[in-house]
Amino acid sequence: MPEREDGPRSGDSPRLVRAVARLRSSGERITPARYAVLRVLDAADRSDEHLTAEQIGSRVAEAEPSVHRATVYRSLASLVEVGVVSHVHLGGSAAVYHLTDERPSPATALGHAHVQCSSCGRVIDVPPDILEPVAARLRDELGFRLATTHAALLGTCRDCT
Amino acid sequence: MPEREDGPRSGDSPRLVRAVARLRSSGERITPARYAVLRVLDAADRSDEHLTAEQIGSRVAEAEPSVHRATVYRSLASLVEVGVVSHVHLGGSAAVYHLTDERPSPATALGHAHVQCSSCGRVIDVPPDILEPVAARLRDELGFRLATTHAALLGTCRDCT
DNA sequence: CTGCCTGCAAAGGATTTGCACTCAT
DNA sequence: ATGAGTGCAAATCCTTTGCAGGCAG
Repeated sequence: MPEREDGPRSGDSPRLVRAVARLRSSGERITPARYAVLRVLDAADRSDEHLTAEQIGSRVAEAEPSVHRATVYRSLASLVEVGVVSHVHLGGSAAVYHLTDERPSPATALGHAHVQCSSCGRVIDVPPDILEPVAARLRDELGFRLATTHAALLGTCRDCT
Repeated sequence: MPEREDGPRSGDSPRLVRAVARLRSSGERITPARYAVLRVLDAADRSDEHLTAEQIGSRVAEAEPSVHRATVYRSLASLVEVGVVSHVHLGGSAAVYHLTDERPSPATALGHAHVQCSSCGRVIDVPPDILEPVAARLRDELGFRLATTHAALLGTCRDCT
């Protein structure tokens, strides 16, 4: 017998459960739409996918057909604001979303960075510390605090060279 | 007596003249629209401005009112393709354009990089070598060739801290 | 209950495209 | 003359918003 799809499920990953808890403790409401969005993002993370709002919308629609596209955008906005979800602006085209990295070590405070191949469009995760030297210089020379997570660097990936 | 606005002018900067020459030698045609776009970009560069396509369009309209918005986009696309103009994708919002940096020393091959304040929107130019360590790591570890010029890094500028 | 969230539809900004025409070469 | 470039309008893509009703708390 299948489980209901609009509430907690036994298959929910610890990370998902934590995300929901964090959302709740931020005073945000747990709705079927938001649950579905989080579940989609959690599943995507396991396969290292980076989904656009539209892709998230269509996957959400599989589980919760009644959820409107606009609601997905609004849900994502709320989730981002709370910090449960991060979004990355890709060059020119749509933004992609994923669950915010949780820090095993609370030392460095940032999630992973992204690079995108302008040829094939693929998004590649890179360790956050790769931008550390850049962040340091910007801080020292310009007083600029770099958000290493927020934008994708563009270039050409190995396969497209 | 004013000079005509649809052809070379005595006030045209050497850099503009070179850009036009390069455009011509690429087999592209020199039209009033393209001339006007280049002139706007040249003027903007002198004041360290980064213009969006729309801003370029309205400035072009002052000199050449008959030039259509769509033509500005198409002109910019051609200019970018030829390499005379570079465009930078800013976080989420519109792309900005500027004349491609010319290299005094042909050693390093890249123009300047950009960072943008997500609070006030300001775009700051930074020396291209700031991304060199990042480019090196991406190349070595992923075979990814970084286009240091193409995307803006996001963060918070000193004034908005 | 109360108001945060939602569904719907419609607007919005940025950019692109189909088509016929025009002008740089 | 000939096709690269253009003007125009309409389409596209991604996202946001106004409003009335609905469900989480």
